[in-house]
Amino acid sequence: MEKNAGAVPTSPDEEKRAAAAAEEEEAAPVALKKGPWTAAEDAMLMEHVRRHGEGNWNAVQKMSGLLRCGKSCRLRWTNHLRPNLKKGSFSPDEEVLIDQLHAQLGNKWARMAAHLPGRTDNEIKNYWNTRTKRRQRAGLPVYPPEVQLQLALAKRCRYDDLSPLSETTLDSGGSSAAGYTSARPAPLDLARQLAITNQTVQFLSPPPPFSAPSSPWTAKPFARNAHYFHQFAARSSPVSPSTPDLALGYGVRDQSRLPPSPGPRVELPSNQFVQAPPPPSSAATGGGGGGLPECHQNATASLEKMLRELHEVIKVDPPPAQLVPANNGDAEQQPVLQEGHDGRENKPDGELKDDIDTLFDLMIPQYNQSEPAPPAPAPNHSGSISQQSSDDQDLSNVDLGVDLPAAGAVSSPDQEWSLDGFCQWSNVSRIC
DNA sequence: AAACAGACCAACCGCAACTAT
DNA sequence: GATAGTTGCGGTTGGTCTGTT
Repeated sequence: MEKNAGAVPTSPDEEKRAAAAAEEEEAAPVALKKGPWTAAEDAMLMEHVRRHGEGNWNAVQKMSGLLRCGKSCRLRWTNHLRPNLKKGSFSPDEEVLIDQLHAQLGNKWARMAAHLPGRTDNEIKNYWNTRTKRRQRAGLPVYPPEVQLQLALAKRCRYDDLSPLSETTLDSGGSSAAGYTSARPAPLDLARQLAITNQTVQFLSPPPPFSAPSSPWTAKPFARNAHYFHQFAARSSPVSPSTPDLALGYGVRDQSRLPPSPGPRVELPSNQFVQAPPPPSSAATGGGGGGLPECHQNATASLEKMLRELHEVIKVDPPPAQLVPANNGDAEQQPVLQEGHDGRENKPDGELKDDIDTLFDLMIPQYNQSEPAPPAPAPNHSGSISQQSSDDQDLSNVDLGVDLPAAGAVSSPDQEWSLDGFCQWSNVSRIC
C-alpha cells in the first residue's frame, strides 16, 4: 500500500518512471490509499505542487506515484499543506466574525473561510459544529444577542432593498464583501451595524405584548425578552471586549486551549471592519456603565430611525416616536420607556412599543411558554441552522437561535429568557 | 488508575457546478 | 446539446486527546 511512501521523485526521470509505474497499474485497479496522511506522502504532494502548481489533482497520482485520489490530494493541500495556513485556535475576533458570517451565510463554510485568511472551510465548520453543539446543550441560542439583532436588521433589509441600510450594505464593497450579490448586508456592514446597535439596544426597555402583524414568528409574550434586555442594557454585552468573562461566555472553546488573552478583547478585526464611532464611555460597548448624553441622543436617534423604517417595512402608520431621553448621566436609569416589571402595566405610546416589540420579536423569537418543551431532537450534526442550499440564504428562514434543534432546551422550564437567560451567555463555560 | 464523555480534528463521501471535448 | 472529467462544497464519520468521575 505504501510502497511509494518516502519515494519522492526528485528528478524528471524519476517522475517519468513513477508516472509509467502508475500507468502500468492503471491496467489493474489501483488501490488508492485512504486514511491519515504520512509525512512522506505530504512531501510527495508538496513536491508535486512545487513543480506543477495547484490544480489538476487527478494528475498527482499519475505524475508523482502518490497513491491518493485527486480529491484527497486537493483536500490535504488545501487544509494542511498550502502556505499561509493559520493553525491553532480561533482568535476572539475570528470567533465573532464567524458568528456574523454564519448569521448571514448559513453553512457556507467556504465563503466564510474567504473572510478568514489562513483558515479553511473545514476548520470553520468543525469549530462551528462543536460550538453549536455545546450551546445547544446549554440551552443557548446559537447566536449571541448582537448577532441576533444584526439578523433582525438584515432581515428587515429583505423587505426594503432601497432602504439606506441596504444601500450602504450593497456598496460597502471592499474586498471582504466582494461576491455578495444579494441585498443582504455584507459582513462588513453587519459589523458596522453591530457597533451602532450596541449603543442602541442599551436603551431599550421591556416592550408590551407583541402585536406586529408581519412577524414570521407567532406572537408570544415578551416578558422574558424584556427581562433579557433589561439585563442586556444593564450589563456589559456578552461579546463586549471589556467584559472580563467574555471568553467564558461567548465564542467559547475549550478554555484550556485558549491562549491567554493579552488584554481587552477587540470585538472585531480592525483591519476588516469599518471603525465604529469611538464609544464615549464603556457604556457604548455595553460596559454596564454610565451612558453619556451624546450617547443617549445618538442611541435614541438611531432607535427612532430604526423604528420609523420598521414602520415603513411593516406598513403601519408612523409612530409618534417620542422617545423620552434617558436620564442623563445616570446609567442605571437607562430604560427609556417606562413600564412595570412585567412590562405591561404602564403602557407608553402603543405603536412605538409595538415597534419595539417587533424588533424584539425579530431578535429573540420565543417559544410559547405555556407549551411543554418538545424533546430536543438529535442535534443536527451540521449545526443548528437548517441547511440553506441557496447561496442567497433567505433570511426569513434564518433561525435566530431559538427555533432550532436546541430550542427544546431553550424552552425548558428552567431555562428562561430572563435574567437567567442572559447570565447563561456569560457563563457558558460553567455550564459546559 | 480506569472508565467514560466530550471536544477536537482529519478525512471521506456524495452531490452539484463547472469546463472541456 | 450531450457527455465525461474535474473541482469545489457541505455533511458526516471515526480516531485521538483531554478532562471528569
